[in-house]
Amino acid sequence: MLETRQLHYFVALADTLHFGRAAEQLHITQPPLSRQIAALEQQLGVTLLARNSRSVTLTAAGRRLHAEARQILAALAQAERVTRSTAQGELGEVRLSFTMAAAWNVLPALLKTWQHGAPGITVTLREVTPDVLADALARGETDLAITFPWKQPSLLHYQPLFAEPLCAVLPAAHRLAQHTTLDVALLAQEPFITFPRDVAPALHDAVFGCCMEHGFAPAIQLETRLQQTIVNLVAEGLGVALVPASMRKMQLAGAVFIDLARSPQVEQGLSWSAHNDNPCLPLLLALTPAPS
Amino acid sequence: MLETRQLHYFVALADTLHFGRAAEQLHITQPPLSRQIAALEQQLGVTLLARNSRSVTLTAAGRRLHAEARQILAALAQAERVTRSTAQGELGEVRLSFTMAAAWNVLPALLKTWQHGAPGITVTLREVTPDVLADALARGETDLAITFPWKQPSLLHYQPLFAEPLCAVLPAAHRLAQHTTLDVALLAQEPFITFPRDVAPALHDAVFGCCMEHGFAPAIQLETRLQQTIVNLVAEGLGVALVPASMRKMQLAGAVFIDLARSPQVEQGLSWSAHNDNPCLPLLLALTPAPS
DNA sequence: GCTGATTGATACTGGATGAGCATCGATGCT
DNA sequence: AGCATCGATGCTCATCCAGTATCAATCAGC
Repeated sequence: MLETRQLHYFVALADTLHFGRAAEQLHITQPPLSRQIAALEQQLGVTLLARNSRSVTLTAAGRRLHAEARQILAALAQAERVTRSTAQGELGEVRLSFTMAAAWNVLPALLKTWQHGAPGITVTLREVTPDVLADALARGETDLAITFPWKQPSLLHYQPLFAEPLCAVLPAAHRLAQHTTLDVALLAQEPFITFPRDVAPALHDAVFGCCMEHGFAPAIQLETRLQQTIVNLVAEGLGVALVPASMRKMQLAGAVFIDLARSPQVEQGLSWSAHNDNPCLPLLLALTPAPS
Repeated sequence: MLETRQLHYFVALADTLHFGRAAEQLHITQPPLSRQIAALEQQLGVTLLARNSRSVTLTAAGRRLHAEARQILAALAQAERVTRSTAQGELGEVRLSFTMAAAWNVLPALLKTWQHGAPGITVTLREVTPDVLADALARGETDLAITFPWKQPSLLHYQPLFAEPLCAVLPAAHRLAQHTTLDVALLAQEPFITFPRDVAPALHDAVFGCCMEHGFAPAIQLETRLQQTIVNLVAEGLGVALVPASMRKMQLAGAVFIDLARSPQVEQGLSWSAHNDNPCLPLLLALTPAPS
């Protein structure tokens, strides 16, 4: 098999067509160059250079090998660069999972920041339902996820991204739908639409904590996993809900979003597995701005 | 710079993910493989494999290098093949020069034969006037030319391709134009259109020899270099001419081609320079059929 | 819980490889 | 004829690489 050294030597010689100068350029003396070229020719069984004892010329085969060898040397240098870049996380792929709710909000800005700060990283997006995020991270099926903070310690790391208040969603025909600001206490008797706590404990606790602070425990009429579905059910008149403020962007006929007079902030952030060794993660996390 | 050996070893290891089996596959023992991989990692400053003391896994950088290395090894093997092929003439380029007259005749069949017998050779065609053929060959501006045989010995080699008789060209209005076969002697008093002898001595001698055998020396009215021009001038009524029979294919209104009762054969063939070291030449010449 | 097997890493040694030095042979120029 | 240039060759020495023997760590099974 052709050796890198042989290609180097041959390319230098083919470039200069002069054994002495090529050797000098390679920081070796002339005899080893002569010998390496001779060995290369013998190995290939091909005369690469016509030595006229006063001038050196490439044969047809020599010209062909010259072109091939230059490409291979360039590919070698590139392989080295690319491998180093990959190890440093500047080059690679990151799989980001998120629920559709997050797409309304911080995702576009986040992707722009990453694209600008780490152009070599390809981000693969995957929309999922919130219940599978933790498993996907733990099993290595995804590298990053946009989630609420984790309530119980685990092997999942978390870095805050942004925080937003809750807002109320009411059916358009609801008696409170005309308010511009709402006191949560007014919803004490309303049927609530929520979601199972294990889907997003932090958000669930924020919603219930908000109600408790206003002196009531919400009457849960329906439970579903997706915030979008909650809003849809509200629009159908099946109840009311407290959802993250960014859900406003849904613009759904039949549902009205109303600011709360006093609301807790609900935080979301990036989660990743402690076992994930994707070298792009530190770079992306460092690029990610802290919550405002 | 990355060494071929390192790439080989690394690819085998990345394929098997097992030092022992990879070493066996490489026909070496395990310790040198461990060392080479360690050296590669140190040289790159990158961890390519995660050794879990019970399993070996590629890191992100390792996967990247694996892909790059496989491509490079394939390119190395290809470079070797291609260089050998080029040296043996199976791969390469040949420049073929010819006068337009030859294109009427043997060129298509010749190119088909070559294409079939040596598909790796690219033939570059160049149409020229006959006077520059010898110089172009001698100066290495072209590799092959379709020419008449050379009258004087030179550094140009020659291999016959085909032979054909002469035929007469007369203006359509000429008194002899209705003949289907012509005795050259009948043209003794006609004004002849020919070409300078140095353009194609063999053809010139054939034309003049033909006349002399029939007892006359042609009266040269006009001289021009191209056979096509000769036929054009005949069509204009400026004289008569003897041209290679394949010129019939010109199909020019105003000119009539008539077989000769008794004609010499004029031969054409492939010429090339003795100094031309294009390794494709022997192959193409061997493929070229002898004249029928 | 201990023993044996497996797996990768390390110390050491011998053979191969490659670079430098000196020199030769051939060619071209003065 | 003499000198300079250029690539090839003989020789020596340092380096590199593969093989042998061995170790440390881990896992399986009794």
